[in-house]
Amino acid sequence: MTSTKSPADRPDDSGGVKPLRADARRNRERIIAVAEAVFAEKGPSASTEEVAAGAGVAIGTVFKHFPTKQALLQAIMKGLLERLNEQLSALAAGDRPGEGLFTFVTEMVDQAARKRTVVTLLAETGVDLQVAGSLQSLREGVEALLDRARRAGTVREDVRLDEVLALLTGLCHGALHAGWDVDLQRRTLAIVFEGLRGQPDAAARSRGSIR
Amino acid sequence: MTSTKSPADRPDDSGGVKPLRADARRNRERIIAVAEAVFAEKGPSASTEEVAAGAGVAIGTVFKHFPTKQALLQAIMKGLLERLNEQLSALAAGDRPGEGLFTFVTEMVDQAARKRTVVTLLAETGVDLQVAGSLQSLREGVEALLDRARRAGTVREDVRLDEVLALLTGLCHGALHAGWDVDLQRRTLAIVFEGLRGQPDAAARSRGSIR
DNA sequence: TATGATTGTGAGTGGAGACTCATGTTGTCA
DNA sequence: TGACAACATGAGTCTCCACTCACAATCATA
Repeated sequence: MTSTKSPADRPDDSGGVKPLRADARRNRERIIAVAEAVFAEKGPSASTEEVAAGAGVAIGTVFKHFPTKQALLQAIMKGLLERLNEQLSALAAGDRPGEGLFTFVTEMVDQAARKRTVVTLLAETGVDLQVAGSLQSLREGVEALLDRARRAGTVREDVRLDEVLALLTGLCHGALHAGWDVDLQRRTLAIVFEGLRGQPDAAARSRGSIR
Repeated sequence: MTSTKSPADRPDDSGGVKPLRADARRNRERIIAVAEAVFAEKGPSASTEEVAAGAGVAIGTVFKHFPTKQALLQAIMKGLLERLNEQLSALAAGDRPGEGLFTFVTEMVDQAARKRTVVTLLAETGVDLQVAGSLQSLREGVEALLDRARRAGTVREDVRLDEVLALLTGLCHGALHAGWDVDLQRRTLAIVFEGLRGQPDAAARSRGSIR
């Protein structure tokens, strides 16, 4: 807790590190943008050289900005998670809160079917502290949507958060690996949503009906 | 169970190729067994050397039996698919046909959570002609179970085969990558099964006059 | 503009892993 | 039991890829 309070200690608002030179900043952004596209298409096994080539820089430049391939992947994850969190907030504040959860799941599965990154995000890449915070936010965002959905009666009251997250990850993985088309996505999700909704008369199905 | 008359007349019992020398047959079986365990634990990225070491043979021996790592993987897939198909037949012939589909899905998801091979089988490894036949059988087996389940009223009538297969792959992937424990598996599957069932008043209860 | 610090460059290094092949070993059958 | 084909061996080749570093280019500041 022994921290100085001098304003000179916080040179910037971007997180506590030195400001980048103009060209460096430009390259960094270019690399992230290209990497996002490349990894989205080919998955995390795509080579760093391909990213460098796409960004029009030498491979050394990529490693100057991101000391490790893993670091690059996590930078992308972070951006992706932030965007997802914004989406969640918007849905939570929307005018149809009961449907927000379904909308979000639908959207994520659709993205997963097209971008490997989304799925990677949820499982394959190691999660370190950089990403952990955003992931926690995502969890909380889904929880908020779930709460609203339960309160609105769109989702059964006994559905738990970890079940929803499990379904979300499973559906995303399935959509990606098996290459579901939009129609199949829609129909499959409809079944799952039906399960989440349960019958209109919620009281009847409280417990005991499993198996 | 078609028995041949002369042992000398059957050059092989494995599908139409040359008979193996005793030691070769022994090694081949050993390799498959070890590979199954290794790939189940570490996924298809485990090295061929590890398999060789586990089987107590040199790496050249592995490549003598399976010219390619891919070939080895597919040999395993084939065995796995055959076992799954047997399981399907048993369930289809069982005394609770309506529940057979649910039992099968539950079983597969449980295996997926413990063995990477099952999931690989469904997506990651390339499928060639060797495996394609068994995969088709699997598909048909699930279809048979689905038919029975629909007829028994355990599954809604408008549920299609590709939807069930999509759910199956998604759940398996999810269970593997996110490492669901048995409890979470059960609860998550319960939601999906609920979705497959639809409203209970629609069909089952062994009462007539279903709308 | 001059100067130094920051950044970019890309051939090079090291390691991992699939696959080969010349040589040694073993099962099988006459 | 001898002889040979079938089989096993494992060091070596080849390719790919993450990551490094000595040096060159470029930006920011006086």
